[in-house]
Amino acid sequence: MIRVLIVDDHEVVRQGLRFVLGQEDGIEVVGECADGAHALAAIPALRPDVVLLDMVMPGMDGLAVLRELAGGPAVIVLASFLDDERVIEAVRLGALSYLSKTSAVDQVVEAVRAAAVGGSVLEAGTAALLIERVRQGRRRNPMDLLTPREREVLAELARGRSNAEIARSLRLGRETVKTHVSSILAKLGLADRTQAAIFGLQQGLIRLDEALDT
Amino acid sequence: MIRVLIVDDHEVVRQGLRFVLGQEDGIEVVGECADGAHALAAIPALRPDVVLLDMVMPGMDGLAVLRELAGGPAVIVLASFLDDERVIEAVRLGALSYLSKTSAVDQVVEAVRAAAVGGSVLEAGTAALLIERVRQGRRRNPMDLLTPREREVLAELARGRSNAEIARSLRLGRETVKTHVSSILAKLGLADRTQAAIFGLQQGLIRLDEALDT
DNA sequence: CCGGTCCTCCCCCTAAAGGGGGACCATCTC
DNA sequence: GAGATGGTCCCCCTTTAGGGGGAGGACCGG
Repeated sequence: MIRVLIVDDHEVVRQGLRFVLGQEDGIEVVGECADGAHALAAIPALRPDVVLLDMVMPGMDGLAVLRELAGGPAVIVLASFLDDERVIEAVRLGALSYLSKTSAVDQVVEAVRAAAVGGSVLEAGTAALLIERVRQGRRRNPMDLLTPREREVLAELARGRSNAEIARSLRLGRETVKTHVSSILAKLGLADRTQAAIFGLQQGLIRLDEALDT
Repeated sequence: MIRVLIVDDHEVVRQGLRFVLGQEDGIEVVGECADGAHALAAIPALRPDVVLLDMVMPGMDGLAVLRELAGGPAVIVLASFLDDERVIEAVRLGALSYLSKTSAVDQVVEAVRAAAVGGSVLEAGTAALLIERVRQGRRRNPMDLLTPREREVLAELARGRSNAEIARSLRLGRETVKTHVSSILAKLGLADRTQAAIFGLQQGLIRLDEALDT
């Protein structure tokens, strides 16, 4: 029996997956969770072989869970759409398959069976994306150029904050913030903080709808 | 029997809804469609009493379908998240209920039964949003405060352009651009051009993925 | 015709932002 | 132990942004 855990904040989706997988021989849904934190807490007890993991969830999102799960059960990532950066990142973090929610149910079942033995199933779109990346070789994504601290500052920029506000928020001198901002602009080849903010939003450091808050 | 049509591009979601509704007495799922165009084509033949309609779909989206459906079957809108503007618009276009996909399945069933007799079911979050709107009366959305020219400038800001670039792009003196930027900030209550850029992106003046281009 | 709004441009002024250095101190690596 | 990297902060300097005025012309509706 392949033990499967479903992690998704949409109850309808959970029901759908449970229904579909429940009809398959050799697959048993051992639990479902509505968010990442609960999933991490439940995994030791449930001992799933395969985790079906939604990327976008309130609180702890899929990538964060994936990071914690390193070396644990096989993970299949579910997402509503093909988010270029996240696909790469998810695969890099050890996800075996990346399915969009528009996938046929057959593909979900197939992915689960494959994941149980360490295999991958990729849709055409996802595969094309990965191949593109590999073909471009180490054309690393620009974010890799930034240090962790710089990424934090960039996220603050993406919220629309000034240097002084960032300094307060990160407990820094404003000169330090200026230093970080300058190197961010230099490394990314951007002209000013506004472009940096847009870039940060494009990279998903901050969701567009949560920028400008507070 | 309440005849229900499911319209959603995610097969897993369709399966989930079909499964859940299929277990209910007096409810019959008469069909499912993966996009809006197919739904409109299928409705005359299927004669559903209630349409469960996803908001975000490739091609024709939920709002467009809703517009065409005016006066037809009762419509319940499904969305992955609470999109303030769309909730209002959907309700304005005649949607009876607006459910987020995180809703409990009970609520979906309840909404279907209510819709069949012309009733509404609103989640707490959605209800609060609508009440807020009504309470504020005609509290127009902030964009209405801007003149057409100012909206053009705001769009340029959202692309990440400097005053000098905007001046060239719109054939203006850079002093004029400064004037416009200043009144944009004043009218919208924003601190600087970066916040204005983010606001413009949030308002959809420019798609996030086309900002920074060129 | 007159008040209003919009668009355009100008001046002065202050406060940010950004570039270019340099410096100190950790940590990690070779 | 020398070197590299990352984080923190400081200086000086120029450019940009943004606030606060003013002002002329176009256009519109009373």
